[in-house]
Amino acid sequence: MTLRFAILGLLSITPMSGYELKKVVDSSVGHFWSTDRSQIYRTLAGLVEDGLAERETVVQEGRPNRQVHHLTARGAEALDAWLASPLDPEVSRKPFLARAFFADRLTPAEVVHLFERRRDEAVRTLEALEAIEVPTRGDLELGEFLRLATRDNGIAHARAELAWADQVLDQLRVWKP
Amino acid sequence: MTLRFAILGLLSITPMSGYELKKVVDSSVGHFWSTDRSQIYRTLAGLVEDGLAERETVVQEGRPNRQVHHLTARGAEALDAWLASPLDPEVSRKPFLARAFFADRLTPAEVVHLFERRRDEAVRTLEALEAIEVPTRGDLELGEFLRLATRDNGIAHARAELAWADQVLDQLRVWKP
DNA sequence: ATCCGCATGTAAGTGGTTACATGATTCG
DNA sequence: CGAATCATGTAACCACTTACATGCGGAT
Repeated sequence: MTLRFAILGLLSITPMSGYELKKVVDSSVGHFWSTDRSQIYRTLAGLVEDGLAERETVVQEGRPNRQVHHLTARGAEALDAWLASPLDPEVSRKPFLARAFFADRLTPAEVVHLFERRRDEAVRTLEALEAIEVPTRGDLELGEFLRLATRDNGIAHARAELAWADQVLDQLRVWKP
Repeated sequence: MTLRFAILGLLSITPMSGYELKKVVDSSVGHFWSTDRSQIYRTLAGLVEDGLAERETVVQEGRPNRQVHHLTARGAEALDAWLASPLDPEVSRKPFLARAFFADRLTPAEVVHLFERRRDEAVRTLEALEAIEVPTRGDLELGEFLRLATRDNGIAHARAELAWADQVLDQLRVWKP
């Protein structure tokens, strides 16, 4: 469901082809939503079928034609309705915690190694987010501010994860039962 | 994939029926993994088919018989192999951030309301996690410590989300472009 | 020569959700 | 008397992933 609206949102900024959408998704909303080409093509087909988007073939020479999609009035309405709709409680699944939960079956050294790998992943995530270019703060448009805020959210959670992993590791290293 | 191993993990502690598993999943790993009965029954059938678990019918009077499942030796091996296997990078989808990203299409008041709802959700999540009964710290077994740590992880992220929402709200309320 | 980028899609499978079906017992 | 609990499952659907298929043009 969300991908549908993420695509509507991106098309509301600029009309695009599926191929371009894939790249824009990766670079703009990539840190909180991922997808692949086949899903984008399918979703675009659904949007056209439901009258929320229209496609226009842009003929090109030497390379395949582009199917450029743009929002219809109904598409923009659907997007706005979604933005204002109730928030359904998010149940996020965390595969790592499932491992941690049963990790006492491993040797203590393996448990430490497990959390070290988690720590490393958190560091990489943090670095990737901090590497994103951002406009200078202060005097932003609302849209820019909100987009920056989604990045800040990722950073906040990556830092929380890192601090948690470090704390667990500290306690594990002094372990003696 | 993870549900399969979460069930193996729980069965490694006590043999159980699907019905009991549903309740145990909700109360033990519920804060980082959710599922429903039909999925549990399907997964159990798969585990039996693959020789990782065995079922035994426990006849009862006045109520339906229980299909109690217990791990096989191969099931325990599969569980341990999974625990030690490489961590595949987690790509978590965050529907709320998708909304926030396009929320400048709303009125400023609606944007504030959106983040207020998010804030409230974070508070509820935090309260639910803090309400979980925990053994007194210090002098824990490794397993208890790790289970406690998964709860701490949830608390850390709920606090991060709350702090983030508060910070965004502070900035939105002083907004004047 | 070989790979990468451009550009489109189909097919098959997995993991998860929702709805349906059944039927006895116990609690308010 | 109705609702909740015990206990099992099937069927259909949705979101997402992985693999496959095609073909031109430009860079290494």
